[in-house]
Amino acid sequence: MRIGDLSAATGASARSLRYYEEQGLLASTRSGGGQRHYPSTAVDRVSLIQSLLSAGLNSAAILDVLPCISNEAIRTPWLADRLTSELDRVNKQIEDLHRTRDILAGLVEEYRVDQPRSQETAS
Amino acid sequence: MRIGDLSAATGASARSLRYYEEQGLLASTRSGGGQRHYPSTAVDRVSLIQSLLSAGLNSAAILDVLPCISNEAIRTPWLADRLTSELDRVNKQIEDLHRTRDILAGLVEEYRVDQPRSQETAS
DNA sequence: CTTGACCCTCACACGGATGTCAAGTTTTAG
DNA sequence: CTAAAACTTGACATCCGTGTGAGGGTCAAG
Repeated sequence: MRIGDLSAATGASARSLRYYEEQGLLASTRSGGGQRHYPSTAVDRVSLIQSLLSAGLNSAAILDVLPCISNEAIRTPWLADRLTSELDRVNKQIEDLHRTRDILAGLVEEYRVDQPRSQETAS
Repeated sequence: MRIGDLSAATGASARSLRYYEEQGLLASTRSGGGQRHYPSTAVDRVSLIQSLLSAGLNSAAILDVLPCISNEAIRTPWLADRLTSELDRVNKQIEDLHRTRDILAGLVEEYRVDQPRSQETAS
């Protein structure tokens, strides 16, 4: 598939896909004219990148972590520590987010008591 | 308390506190010489701002939402929708983060099987 | 009054993923 | 063959909370 197809399949802009490649996160082969071609597995790869990005890992961190998915050989103890520390970070982030959610939920609830126009936006 | 005290109490830099004020999120009175003074309630206020910021609300969104905490009068139906939509966003973010955490946790686990040097970094 | 800690207001810089524009090339449909 | 659609590289712009530095003012203690 070409970059437009991958973009459509993942929701990532072509710009972002080129950026991922530039950062070493995503590989592509080139056609004779220089256009990128991706295997269908690239869709999952991009999804994974997007997940990690939205979890607050930057591209360098992802680069550290991603290879261990595809390449068992490079699993160093250092990498385990890296993974664990990222995991801790994400866990903490989830905790924080839970607290914030409770704040917001409390406000919504409090509001609904005053003006009962239920919208049923259940969690 | 002065800005240095509030900074120490909240962990937010003085720069950030001034920024919050500039964005209308945080009020202060000024001494004769122009220095900021805060009531002790400002500590909670700043904590709240920090929570919302880290939940991905930008200062404009917080400005929309924060007043309803201190001022009951301005609770419009529009505000309820705003709150609900931010809540939905945060909930979705939590979901995504859970998935990402599982990915990372899976990697850590997978790794530990191969190289059993337990570090006991429990979640 | 003097000194040192603290504070003031600009104003510029950054990080990092993404948007966007320009000028040129490749691919595909007709 | 030709025109349109899709792609290429390169460069600059944007967002936005925060860092940082300059140049100067304030405040409390000695």
